[in-house]
Amino acid sequence: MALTDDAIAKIRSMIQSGELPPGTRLPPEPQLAAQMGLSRSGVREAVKVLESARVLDVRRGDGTYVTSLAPRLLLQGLGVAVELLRDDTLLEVMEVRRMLEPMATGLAALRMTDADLDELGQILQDMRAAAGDAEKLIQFDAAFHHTVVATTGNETLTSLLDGLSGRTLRARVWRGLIEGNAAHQTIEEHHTIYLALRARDQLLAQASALLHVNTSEAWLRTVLGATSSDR
Amino acid sequence: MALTDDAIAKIRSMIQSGELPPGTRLPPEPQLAAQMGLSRSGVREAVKVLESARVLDVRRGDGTYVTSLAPRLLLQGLGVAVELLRDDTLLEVMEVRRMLEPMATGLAALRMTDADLDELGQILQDMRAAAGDAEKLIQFDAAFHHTVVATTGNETLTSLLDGLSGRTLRARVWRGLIEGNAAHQTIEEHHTIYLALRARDQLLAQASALLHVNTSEAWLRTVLGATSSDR
DNA sequence: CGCCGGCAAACGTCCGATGTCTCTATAGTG
DNA sequence: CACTATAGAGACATCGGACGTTTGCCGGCG
Repeated sequence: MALTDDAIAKIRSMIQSGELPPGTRLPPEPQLAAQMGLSRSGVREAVKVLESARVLDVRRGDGTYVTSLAPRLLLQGLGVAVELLRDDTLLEVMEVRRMLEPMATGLAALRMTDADLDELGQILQDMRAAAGDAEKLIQFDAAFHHTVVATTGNETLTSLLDGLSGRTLRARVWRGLIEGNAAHQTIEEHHTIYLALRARDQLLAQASALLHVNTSEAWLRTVLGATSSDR
Repeated sequence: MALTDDAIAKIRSMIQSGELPPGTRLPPEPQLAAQMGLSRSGVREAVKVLESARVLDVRRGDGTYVTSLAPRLLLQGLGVAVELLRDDTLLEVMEVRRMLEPMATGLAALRMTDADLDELGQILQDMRAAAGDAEKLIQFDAAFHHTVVATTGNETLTSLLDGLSGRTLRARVWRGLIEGNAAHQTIEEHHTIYLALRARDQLLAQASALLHVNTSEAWLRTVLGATSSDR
């Protein structure tokens, strides 16, 4: 189990050391294989792993390149990881969001531009119009929070929170919200956050975001409780 | 580029759907290949990717099994991702830690047991004894923060913060601290956090953790500034 | 009852061949 | 001269088979 993993480590360390800066093209697979002392098969496995981590970008017929290594890419894996977490750990994820999202929203209140606010207002309007359509609600909900956090200008923070709010997790919460006739109330929570942001009120934005996450957590608890008692 | 990626998606979705619960043994590679309609090579690449994500556990001579899917495993990849981030995004990571770590430390103040406090005290003592030895300081520093956050009982939170405080990042900060003769002061910051935790004072713990992260960030800025002006 | 050796199963690695896609340079055309 | 179509080379995608190594298990032996 050493050869392929060694290759992974070697390539990774070459990138980390700056020997292979973003955008660099790697040698062809056969040459890379010779260079690292293993067969082409092993190299392919190593490259595939790094490709799945968005560290390498393999272009068929062309070559293999080092990606930009932007946080948006490297932290993308967090999302798929969260999707695989078991139900009983989803509450842990919620607890993290409970800490992070209010802080991020508060920070956004300080950094948000008028254009950002207009975009948010539009999303809010879309959300209201989509009431009843679970699929769209989930989509606009994701867009709303993503937009808010993105205005902090911190791509790492944005990617992290995006990953923590995985699609499945979000879908479950909304399922609970809709079945519990709480969708309308939740949409209004977004409005409250919007108002706080528009007022550039950091503390208010923070508080309203916390309330919102808390609502989500409560409904997630309901959904999880219901499914576990189904057995 | 479809076959292997399809296989990855298939296996992942089988796990997510509960069809392959933690601990399950997958069919042998040749059989899995037939089942998914591709060669053994492709299956191996897919399995390797999921193994690197700590989703599968491949035991040579035995078989391939689904891991426990614990957050500690699945979120491990965050660490290697952070290690690959470019210098200019490390400040973004610090900003996230600035939000998350104080909250986590504050929470720890509420949940910490006497045994946890004793362990922390021991680490603090070790840290003081190691003054001057950068390697040990880094190690005890990591142990200190890990222990604090671990007492929250939130494994997801712990894994996340562990990943965000990658070894390389920590090493750089301590390099700055030592060269700037600020190591002693930083050790005392740990003591301050410890006292707040011992007093079960959430707000004080939160504040002292924020100060501490801020110090780290300042020294990271120094280190980054120095290296970039080296050119 | 416990230890030990051998067998079978499964993963690790390698090799060679063929398919398919991209990019590029080149020849041809208007 | 500029543009376009095309052929070729280069590179990844996939396959099939072979052989080595490790592990787990089971039966035999002391």
